[in-house]
Amino acid sequence: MPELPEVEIVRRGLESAMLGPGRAVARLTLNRPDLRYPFTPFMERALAGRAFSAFERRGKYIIARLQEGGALIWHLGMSGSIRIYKSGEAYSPALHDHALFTLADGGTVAFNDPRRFGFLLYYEGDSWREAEPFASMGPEPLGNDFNAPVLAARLAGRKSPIKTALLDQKIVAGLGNIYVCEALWGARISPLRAAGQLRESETEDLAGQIRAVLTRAIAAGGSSLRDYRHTDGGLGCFQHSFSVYDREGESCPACGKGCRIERITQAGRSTFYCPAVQT
DNA sequence: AGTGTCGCCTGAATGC
DNA sequence: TGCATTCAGGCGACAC
Repeated sequence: MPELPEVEIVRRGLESAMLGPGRAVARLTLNRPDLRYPFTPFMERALAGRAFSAFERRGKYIIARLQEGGALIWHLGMSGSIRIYKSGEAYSPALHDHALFTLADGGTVAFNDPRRFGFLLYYEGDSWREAEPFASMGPEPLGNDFNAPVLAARLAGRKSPIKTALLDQKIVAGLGNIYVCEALWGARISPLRAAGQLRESETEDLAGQIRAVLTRAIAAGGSSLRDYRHTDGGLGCFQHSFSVYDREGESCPACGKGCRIERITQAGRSTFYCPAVQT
């Protein structure tokens, strides 16, 4: 489910609920042995009594760093969501709540994931940095080390369609199906073009559109299609601003000529685009 | 090495 | 109404 903007919103929610005095983990409860991967052995013991020092994000991953070292690597998969019950607010168990953090202040943080494609792992020290996928992950699109020349260099020689290349987290981190479709539409580039064959001006435009769409989506609280929720249960709004995603058959916002948004399949995933303006 | 296909899971929407 | 099929925001194992 969640792509970079949604994960960023969740990260901020965790930061405001789990950081600070009195917010140490009183107990971690795991309601099953695994999600996509088995939970790290003895993770409950490793977390008990520990306090967080920072909540960072890398691509679609949340890195919850602990005081005195160590980090939780948290991924929401396709259907994961995190619900925060503040101190004094009663936790109400939901189907598919797999991991529960009970905080010293009485609050509860529940990790819910119906499809169980998400995961939660504990790494000692800074060892997660050398582990995959972080070791070979592409640049943060909203960071200082992402720009047109960097994008061009990473796409150089790639024969795969630009749509598929942008979904590759080794090229750019954090993009998923929604925001790739939206960014390509913004740059008026066909998803079918060979990734390594874009003109310099197109790469420039694309890098800018990637940053722009992600920034706007974060400002709108992310996109809520089915499972995604804010940590207070609220919905994102950016789904109302999609130009092409999930709009097959509708008219393209850039087309005065009554052209229609089409859906095609690339690498097994739906791509939405306007053949008239994306060339 | 780079690229495409498939499977992992549940649940919602659609088709018959 | 009920059952089968299809599809979904991600990722990685595998085959070529």
